[in-house]
Amino acid sequence: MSSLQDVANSVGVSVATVSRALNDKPGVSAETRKLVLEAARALRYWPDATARSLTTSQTRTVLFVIHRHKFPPSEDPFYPRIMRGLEEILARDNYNVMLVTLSDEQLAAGPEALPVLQDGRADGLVLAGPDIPPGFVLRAAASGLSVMLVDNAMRETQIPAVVADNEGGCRAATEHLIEFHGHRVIGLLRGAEGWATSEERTTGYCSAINAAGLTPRVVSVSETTIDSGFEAANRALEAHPEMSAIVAVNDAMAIGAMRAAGSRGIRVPTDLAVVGFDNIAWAKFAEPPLTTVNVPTLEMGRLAARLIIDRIEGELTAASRTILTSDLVIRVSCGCDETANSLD
Amino acid sequence: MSSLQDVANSVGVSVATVSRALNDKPGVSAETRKLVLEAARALRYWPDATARSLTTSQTRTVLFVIHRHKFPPSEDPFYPRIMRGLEEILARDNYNVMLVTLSDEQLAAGPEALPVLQDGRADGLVLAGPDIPPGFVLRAAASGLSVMLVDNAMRETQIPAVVADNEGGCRAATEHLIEFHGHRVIGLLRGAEGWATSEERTTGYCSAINAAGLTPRVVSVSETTIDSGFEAANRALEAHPEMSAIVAVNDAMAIGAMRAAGSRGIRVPTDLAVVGFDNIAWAKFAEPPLTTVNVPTLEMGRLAARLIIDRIEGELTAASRTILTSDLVIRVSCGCDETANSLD
DNA sequence: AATTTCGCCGTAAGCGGTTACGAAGATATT
DNA sequence: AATATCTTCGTAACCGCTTACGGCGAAATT
Repeated sequence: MSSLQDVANSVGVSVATVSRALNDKPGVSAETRKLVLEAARALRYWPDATARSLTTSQTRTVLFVIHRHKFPPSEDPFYPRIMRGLEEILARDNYNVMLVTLSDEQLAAGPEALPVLQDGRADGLVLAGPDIPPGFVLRAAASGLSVMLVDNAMRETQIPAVVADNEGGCRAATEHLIEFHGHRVIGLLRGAEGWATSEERTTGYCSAINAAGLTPRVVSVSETTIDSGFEAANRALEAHPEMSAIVAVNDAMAIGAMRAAGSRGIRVPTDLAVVGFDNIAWAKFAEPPLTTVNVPTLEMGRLAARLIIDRIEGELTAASRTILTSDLVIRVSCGCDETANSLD
Repeated sequence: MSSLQDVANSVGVSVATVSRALNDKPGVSAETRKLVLEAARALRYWPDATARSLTTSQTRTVLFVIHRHKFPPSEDPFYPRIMRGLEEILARDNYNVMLVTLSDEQLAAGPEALPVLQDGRADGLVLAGPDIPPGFVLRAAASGLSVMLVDNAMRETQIPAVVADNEGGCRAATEHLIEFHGHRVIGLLRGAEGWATSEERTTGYCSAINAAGLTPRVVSVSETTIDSGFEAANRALEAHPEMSAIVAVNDAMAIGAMRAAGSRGIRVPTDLAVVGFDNIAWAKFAEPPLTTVNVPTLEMGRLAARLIIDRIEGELTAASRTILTSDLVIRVSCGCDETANSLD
């Protein structure tokens, strides 16, 4: 409503003085500073973000960019949680976050075709999820904006990223099955090749299996849904009837695997242990509650926020890849002695 | 990168002409318009959003405002889906959406204390969820921004809103139990008084019960979680052992009710029918799959987008309350003859 | 007492657009 | 042929803020 000019008039000084006083810049006496502060408060003055941006050429907003189909309609609030963590920390430093969801065509066309990435609306970009094409990332980074990757490795590049420890998490889960429960034939249900997350989790599984001197039993499917988990588990159990445990690269597939076991009269966890990955919200409500690897989504968002702020403000220029540890959440489905009807 | 001036220099005309040409304003010949367009494309010119906002005093961004604890950490992507629908439509019209999550204290303090609502960063506000205090809404609307409510009725005011048909949905669910399945003793598990959504759903339940000449059996609890559904169902089943069906005001409570039934040796749906509300993502993965009332979250967001654009652009000034129909999603838990192991 | 120093503050330019106004040339009117 | 009208375009003001620069009076220095 009221502008710098109004405050200046009210106090009887120039706009320059008011600006200095409000921004704690030197060159204004303690007395006039007090008067300005009072007048600003009395007039309910708020500096106009647009005008300020125009002169300072920084907008204090960052874009949260994600594939359109990966935002909620993926049935799970994985990315929304990341965004929430992001917003939480950004807000502390008076930054704002915009949601930008992109279609396949837009991702293919690249950042140059997107007004919102070109019109100076933002200081930085947080690119979330493995669906962002490498070319998109590179060209976005070349455009002058600060960029950060979340849940997207791009190992070969210099773009800073924060990811979950997919390899370590899956290794830990597999080791738990081997060392704590003594399983010897453990299957892995994995997704399509080329999906980095799936690759990394597979690596973790294999490293645990090999370290124990066991044989990897891997079934690949093109998707990672409940249905494909159902199918993959059926294939695995038919090929290796002696299989006593299954690791799935995500919770949806793990739930599908448990359904498959049920339909074959195989009891979980008595006859078959199952562990998933992601700790999606309804993993703990599954029948039986699913042992899984937790991915600290909120923390990923928070960390990304800190890192991109540092980059925007030029305090951090070195590239970095931050790996957050993913820890095992032990529930009934892997054979631990909790009751299937527990409520937590 | 390049500015209006650069394009003007390149063509040999003034910035005014370039601006006119680019914005399809009259007063520029077809020939120069073509030259300008070519130069702009060659120079990769994009109008600076900040500078444009400063003169036009419209930012083409709307704020999606929500209680911090209601964004994903509520275990379910209800609001993220609304936001996604919102973004989808806004993006079509070159609007952007910012996420603003607010703490209890911020909601209590009101919009005046929030820089992001005061510094001219946005043209409009979409206030989502029933946790926004009426005073906050009113003062926000008085501040000159266009505001829209989503999933928040505020019947008594003139603020436009889009909500789900809570009453009709719950009435339909109850009627289904009465008319299709012939239940005569039907309990309702509801949340705390004062929560409008819960009230409306209760009203729908009562109207169906009364129309059929039955007696309402209502149990209130302060929260609407799985745990409180567990507790409420136990109370209901103890008070009325002859109860053959339960309606819960949301899916979490319905799942809790099914757990309670299980723990008392009551089989669902054979001995007890259960229906929920919201159609949260894992309702269909519950044991047994839960009959529930679907809330069209994506559509709510899309509609809110259309309406707030119209208001921002002054094409729509009348207040309105849009009620989206919530339709019944019939699954096993209410006694229909589908197999508990179906995968869809 | 004249000069330097310094703190405080105003003037004005500039950020990158939009747009009212007026000028000039081309075309139409009488 | 002189005037009126229209089209096309440039000049300049403005949006609200930040900041380099310079001015001025008071305090410090000689």
